[in-house]
Amino acid sequence: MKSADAAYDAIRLQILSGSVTPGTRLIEADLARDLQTSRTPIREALRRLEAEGLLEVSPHRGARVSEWTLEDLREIYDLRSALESMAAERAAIRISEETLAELVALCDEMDGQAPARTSASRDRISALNNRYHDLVREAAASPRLNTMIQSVVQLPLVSATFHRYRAPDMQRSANQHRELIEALRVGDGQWAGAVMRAHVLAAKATLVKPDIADGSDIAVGLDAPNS
Amino acid sequence: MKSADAAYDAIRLQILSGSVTPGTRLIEADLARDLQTSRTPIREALRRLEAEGLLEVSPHRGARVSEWTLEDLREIYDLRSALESMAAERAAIRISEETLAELVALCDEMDGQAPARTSASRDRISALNNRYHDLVREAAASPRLNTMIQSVVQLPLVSATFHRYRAPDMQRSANQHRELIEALRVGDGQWAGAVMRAHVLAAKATLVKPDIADGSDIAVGLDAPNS
DNA sequence: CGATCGGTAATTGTGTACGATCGCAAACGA
DNA sequence: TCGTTTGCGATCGTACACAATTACCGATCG
Repeated sequence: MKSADAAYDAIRLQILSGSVTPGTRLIEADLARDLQTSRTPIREALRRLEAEGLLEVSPHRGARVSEWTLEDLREIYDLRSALESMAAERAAIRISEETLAELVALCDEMDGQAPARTSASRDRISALNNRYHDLVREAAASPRLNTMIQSVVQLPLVSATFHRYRAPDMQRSANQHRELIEALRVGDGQWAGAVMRAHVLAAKATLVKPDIADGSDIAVGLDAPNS
Repeated sequence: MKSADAAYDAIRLQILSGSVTPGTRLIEADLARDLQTSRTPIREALRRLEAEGLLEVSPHRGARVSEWTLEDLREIYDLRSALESMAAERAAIRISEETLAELVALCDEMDGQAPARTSASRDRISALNNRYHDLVREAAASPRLNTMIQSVVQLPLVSATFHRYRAPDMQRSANQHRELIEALRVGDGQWAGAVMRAHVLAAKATLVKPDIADGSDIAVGLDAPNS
C-alpha cells in the first residue's frame, strides 16, 4: 500500500472516529511526524480529504476539520435520498438473482440481531446495513453515481445512524429493506426508488430531530469504512 | 495563482479542448517540462483531475485521459437530470427577485441571438445558457449539490450541447427557460424540478441519438469554463 | 483605549534527488 | 515455436531542502 493511502486512511479514521474534533487545525509537518512519513504523502491525503468535504484548507493556515451544521445534515440527507433512490431505480432493471439472494440473507441476519440491546449488536447491524446498501449501489452499475453516494454516505454522522434508532425505527427500516427487495425482484424501478427515498428520509428524520433523550451524545460510533 | 492551479487549468483545458485525445498517456515529467514547472504541482493537478473523472491513473503507467462511451453519456445525463432538478426545486423556495430579473434578462438576450446561424452566435448562447444554469444552481444554496453538478456538467461533451441543437430544439429550450422562471417565481418546487428534469433529458436525447446528419463532427467547441 | 503598522515565526508551496516498482522486450530453454 | 524468465528502461513514490507567503502578536501612534 502506498504511504499516501496509509496516511489518507489514518487521517480519515481520526476524523470519523472523533479523535480529532471539527475545527481542529491539521498541520502537514505534524501529521508527517506522527505518521512516520514525509510531507508529500500527507499533502496528497489532505487534498483527497478536502475533495471529499471532510477538510477545509486555507493556504498557510492549515487544514481544518469541517464542522457540520444541522442545515448541512439536512442537505446531505436530501442529496442522499435523491442519489440512492436513483441507484435503486437503476438497480431494479439490472440486479441479478444472486444479488437478490444475498440481500435476503442480509435481511435475515439483521432480523436475527433484531433486539440489538448491546452496542456490539448495533455495530453488527450497521455493518450488515452498509453491506446491503453497497449491494444495491453496485447493482445500479454506475461508477459515477456510486462515487457521489459514497461521498455523502461516508460523512461522520451518516454512517452512525443506526446508533440512534429505537425499536420502531429498526422495525420500519427492516420492513423497507424487505419491500425494496420485492420491488427489485419484480423490476419496478419506480417502486424501488420510492422505497429507497422513504428509507433515507426516515433516517434523516431520526437524525435531524434529535428528540431522543437517552444517551444524547452524538459521539460517532465508527462503522467499518465501506469504501 | 498557485503553480498547481495553473497546471490544473492548463491540463484541463487541453483535455476539454480536445488537444489531447482520450486514451493519451500523460507523463508527469513531460507535463512539468511543457508547463515550465516541477513535478510536484503537476502531481496535485493530476490528482484533482482524477477525482473529477477526467483522468484514470494507474501506478507506474501514468495518467490516461478518460474515454466516454455512449453508456457513460446516458448515465451522466441521468445523473445531471436528477441533480439539476433537485437544485431547481431548492431554488424555487430560495431565489431572490434580483436573480429572477437576471434570469429574464438572460432569456431576452438568448432570444435575441435566436437564429444562431454563426458559430460565434452559438458560442454566445452557450455562454448565456451556462450563466443561466449557474444562477439557478447558486440559488439552490447547496455547495455540495453544486459541486456534484459541476463535476458532471464540466465534462467535454456536456457543455457543448448547444452546438448540436437545431431550430426546434433551441425553441423548446428557450420555452423551458421561460417556464422555469415562472415556476421559480411562484415558488413551486415541484414544477421547477419537473421543468428542469425535462430540460436536461431533452438535451440528453439530442446528444445520445446522433441522428443529425449535417456536420456530424462531435468536435468539442470549448465553452468558457464555468467553475 | 483603539487602530494600524511593522517584524517574526510558522506554514505551506515548489524544486529536485533518489529509491522503488512496474511494464516491456529480448533471450533462453523446453 | 512457444512459454518463461530475466534484465533494462521508464515512471512513479517519497524525502528533504529551500523559497514564498501569510498569520499572529506586539509596539507605536492617534
